[in-house]
Amino acid sequence: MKARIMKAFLEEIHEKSMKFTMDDLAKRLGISKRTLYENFSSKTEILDAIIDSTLLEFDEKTEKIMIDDTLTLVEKIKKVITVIPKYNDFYNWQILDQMKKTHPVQWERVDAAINEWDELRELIEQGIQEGIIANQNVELLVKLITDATNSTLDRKFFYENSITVTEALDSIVDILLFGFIKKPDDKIN
Amino acid sequence: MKARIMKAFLEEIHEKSMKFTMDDLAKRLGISKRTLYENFSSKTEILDAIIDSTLLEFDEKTEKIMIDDTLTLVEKIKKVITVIPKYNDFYNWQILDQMKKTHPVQWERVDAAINEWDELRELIEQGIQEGIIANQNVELLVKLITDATNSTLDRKFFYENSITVTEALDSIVDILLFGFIKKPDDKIN
DNA sequence: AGAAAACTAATTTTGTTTTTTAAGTTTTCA
DNA sequence: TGAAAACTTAAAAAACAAAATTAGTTTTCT
Repeated sequence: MKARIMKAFLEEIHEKSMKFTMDDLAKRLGISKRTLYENFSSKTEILDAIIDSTLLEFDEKTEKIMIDDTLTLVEKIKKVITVIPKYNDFYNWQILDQMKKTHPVQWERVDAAINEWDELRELIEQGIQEGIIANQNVELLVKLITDATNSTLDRKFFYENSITVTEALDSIVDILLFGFIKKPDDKIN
Repeated sequence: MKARIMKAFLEEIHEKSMKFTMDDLAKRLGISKRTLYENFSSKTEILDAIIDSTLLEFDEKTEKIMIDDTLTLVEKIKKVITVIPKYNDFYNWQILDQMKKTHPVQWERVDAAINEWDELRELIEQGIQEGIIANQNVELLVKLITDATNSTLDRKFFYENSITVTEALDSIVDILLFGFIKKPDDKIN
């Protein structure tokens, strides 16, 4: 039931962007508010549960990549950058902007998660030590990758250009890793 | 005199971020408000003049690169991305955010200039035709470059990490063009 | 002629009251 | 037992008024 509620919550967000009432939510679910409040004691609690769920999923997927010995460092970097959490509709500027005002505490959690990326920094530092990454400023490189990745939060652009987030991320990571200028000796991979 | 006023205007912005009075400005210049208003008929007019000046400079520098036949396409792309206008302190999120509220008309001009980049798109399209750029989505590539470039508007980051905007832009353009992963056969250029 | 100061009119800010909205609770009824 | 509707209350939004700021003008004085 909790999962059903969270799913409906996201559907409401998707349609009405954070501006929906608990009555709307109950109606969508075909349950009474009483039942709703038996599962979650507040609107904020549902939001927290959704954030927990997506961040946990993100961390788990990332961790799985980090400890996978069959992957090369470059493959790890590639995969870590392209991890997309399940409730991915949730992460876009319009909603985040609204959340900043209406639920600053949970916004801060999301914002921190989006902008701190320790595993990525770790991989980058390892890459520099191994000599496969030119010794640029680590902070700058991590910022560049983070910003480039977060540009997928601009859903308007992707909608207008009919690109999926997954496609875009794959392109972006490819450009960041190998550049958009072809070398004569580049191989197709 | 007009130039002196514009310079002082930028100094005020730099110190007090858009929240300064015309009295402040006159005092800084050591002139009377009367003289000030003999040169510019309003505060907004000064702001417009500054924006005109920086955008014109940007366009001129870009145009010069575009028509320079001694440059290769890759060199042109590199140079066009790293064009920085003179009054470059002016372009940072904090100020732009404030301008959005206090001078929405001029903010819109700046915002448009920052996000539309026809010359870059032109060069990219040429690059694809010449086969030196893998045929990614042009819109996406332009957006990626634009966003990466605009990340230098986050002056807080650069201040905290003691990087100059010029250095950062050089690094960023290098990564975008050739990637941050070293190839064994990479040459130093 | 131009700096300095005084002025005024408009805009912005601040504080207050009223109204509306919506979260969370309780009651009704099938 | 749980949906539906009615209720309460807190918080947000809207409306309004008062106060403070400040853009732009005029006057004074050197």
